[in-house]
Amino acid sequence: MPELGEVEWYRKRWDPALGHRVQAVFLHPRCRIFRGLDTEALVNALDGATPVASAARAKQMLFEFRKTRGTCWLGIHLGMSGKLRVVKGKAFENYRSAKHDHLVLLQENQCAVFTDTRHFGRVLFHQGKTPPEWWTSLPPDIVGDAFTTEVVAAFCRRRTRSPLKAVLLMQERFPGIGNWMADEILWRAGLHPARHAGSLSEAEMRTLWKETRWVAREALKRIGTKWKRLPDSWLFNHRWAKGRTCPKTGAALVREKIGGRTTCWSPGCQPPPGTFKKGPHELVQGGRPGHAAKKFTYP
DNA sequence: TCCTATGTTGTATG
DNA sequence: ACATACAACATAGG
Repeated sequence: MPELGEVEWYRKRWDPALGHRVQAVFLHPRCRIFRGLDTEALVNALDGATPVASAARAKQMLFEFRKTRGTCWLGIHLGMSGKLRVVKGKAFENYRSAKHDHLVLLQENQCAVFTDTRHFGRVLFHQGKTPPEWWTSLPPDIVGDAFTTEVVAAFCRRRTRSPLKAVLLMQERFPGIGNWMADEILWRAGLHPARHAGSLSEAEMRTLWKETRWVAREALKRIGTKWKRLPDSWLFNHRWAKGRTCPKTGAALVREKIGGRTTCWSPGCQPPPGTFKKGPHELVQGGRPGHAAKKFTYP
């Protein structure tokens, strides 16, 4: 589930672990989530250390650990099915490692657990006084000042032949955006996910930027802080539903693979490439506005 | 049994 | 070289 807001929410789930010394570390060293890292060094560094701070950016989390002898940094990416939780109770006596609990930090009266059924998640690790390069080199946050409409426009001009859906999923420019957020953004922007980035007008690029920023901010607010159910006015609550209909038009939503991912879009709101919007539910194919050719209406 | 899944990456292709 | 497409990864659930 984890995209921008969910990652922030999962980060906070480890808050109860902050300030408490790690008494032991348990992990599944052969699990794919540890690919490319020295799990023995990880255990040695975390054992006896205290998590003192955490942060989330994009889909990445960072936990800072302190020991009398030095600082280390634990990075966690949740992949597709990763979750963090703290299990209260008398340490390991009350806690039996579940099948996919791949990293367990044992503390005095609780365990901090990273679980991931599909193993697409990833653990990163770094020792040193300053945060690691993989953290500091993350692209500018969507909700920050550096994410301007010019940044989005420049990127669209670069990825001219990529469908918008694929463009929004490019983490190098849209850090933290995932499948549902991309669909939500395009739906709100009134842009068809198969439109090529290079086909956007200045106004459309600005709209794309605006809606990207809005959805990211709202997701952080509504999911990152409390994980409240999103309003039914969002596409989110309808996109997987059976007999799904657009909350704006009431018309049936379309699901198809675009940009390599299952995509949900609304025919009445998002004119396909080569069409333009005429009325609320009516699209005209071909040509430019004013040069209408064939006319058809979606269900 | 077959299909799906809120992600990333390595490799093939244009 | 550069951009884009897609299979592969591993598991569970409908």
